[in-house]
Amino acid sequence: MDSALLISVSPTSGVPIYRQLIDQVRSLIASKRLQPGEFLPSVRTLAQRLQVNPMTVSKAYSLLQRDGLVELAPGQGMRILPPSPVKIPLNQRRQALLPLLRQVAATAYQLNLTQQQVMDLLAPLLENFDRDSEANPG
Amino acid sequence: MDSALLISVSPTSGVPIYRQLIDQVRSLIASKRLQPGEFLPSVRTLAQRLQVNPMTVSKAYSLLQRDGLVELAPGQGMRILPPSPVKIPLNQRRQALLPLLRQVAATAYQLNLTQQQVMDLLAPLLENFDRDSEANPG
DNA sequence: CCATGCGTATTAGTGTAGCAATACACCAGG
DNA sequence: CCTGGTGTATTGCTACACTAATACGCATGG
Repeated sequence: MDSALLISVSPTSGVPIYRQLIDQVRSLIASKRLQPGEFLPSVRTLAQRLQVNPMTVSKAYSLLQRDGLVELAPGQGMRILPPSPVKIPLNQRRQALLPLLRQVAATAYQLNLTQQQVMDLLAPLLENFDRDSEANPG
Repeated sequence: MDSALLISVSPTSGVPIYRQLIDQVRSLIASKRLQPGEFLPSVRTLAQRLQVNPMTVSKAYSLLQRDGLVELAPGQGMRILPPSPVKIPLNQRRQALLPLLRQVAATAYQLNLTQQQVMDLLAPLLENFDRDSEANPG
């Protein structure tokens, strides 16, 4: 499959290109549309397809590598890694998510969305993961 | 009450000061610790207390005003506004929240947090609002 | 009126984020 | 070896984010 086709950028969005790339790859991985072992499109391929500078793509890839989402397979490209075993205590992981959730709460309040509406919106996005339980999807 | 005491900044956090201020005020309003009709601490007061430049505080206040969270009461200060009547259709409001929720999902996945864990974390943050059950479709 | 409190327009300085052009190091496969 | 594929270190440039110092307009209330 050509994962390059799953990625797009909007140069006018205000969000830096390299960050758009990162966010999309992260999201693709979280939603399992990119699976461990697969390769990201090559820097040059993606750069040409999106009409951006290769170094911009490279920057995005490097940061994904730094964050442990992909590894560099020399001469081959960037390979998706399986989710890390997570050595961090649960509480600390929760803390890490909290600022983002606060932002969600403030924004939801401003948009006058009810708790239920937010939950209903978030649930499908979280649906696929829960990899601890071997139970499974539909 | 002195709402200035509820606000703090970390100059070393990497997050711009004016943005820290905005986020905190938004959060304080969403959690009802700052209520409509109350005043934000004056620009100079807050600036001195936090040891930052008054213009930095003013910038934060102006943006909050632009976003309709506070209004300027000339000669008195910045007054907290009640949540706007929301003229935007429900679906559009949902769309506005979606990118943020995607980010939550990707991060949660990376942290290996289960759907339930995320929900449990988010629920208390959303708890207070649901201010009126306008059984009103978009 | 004047004193004192509001917020801010203006201007300017500093840093750096973001992107790009180049050349380079490395590896797989023939 | 060579060829064509990988990612990237280096350098430089530009735009803008961020903060700050100053002076100003305006409202309140004695």
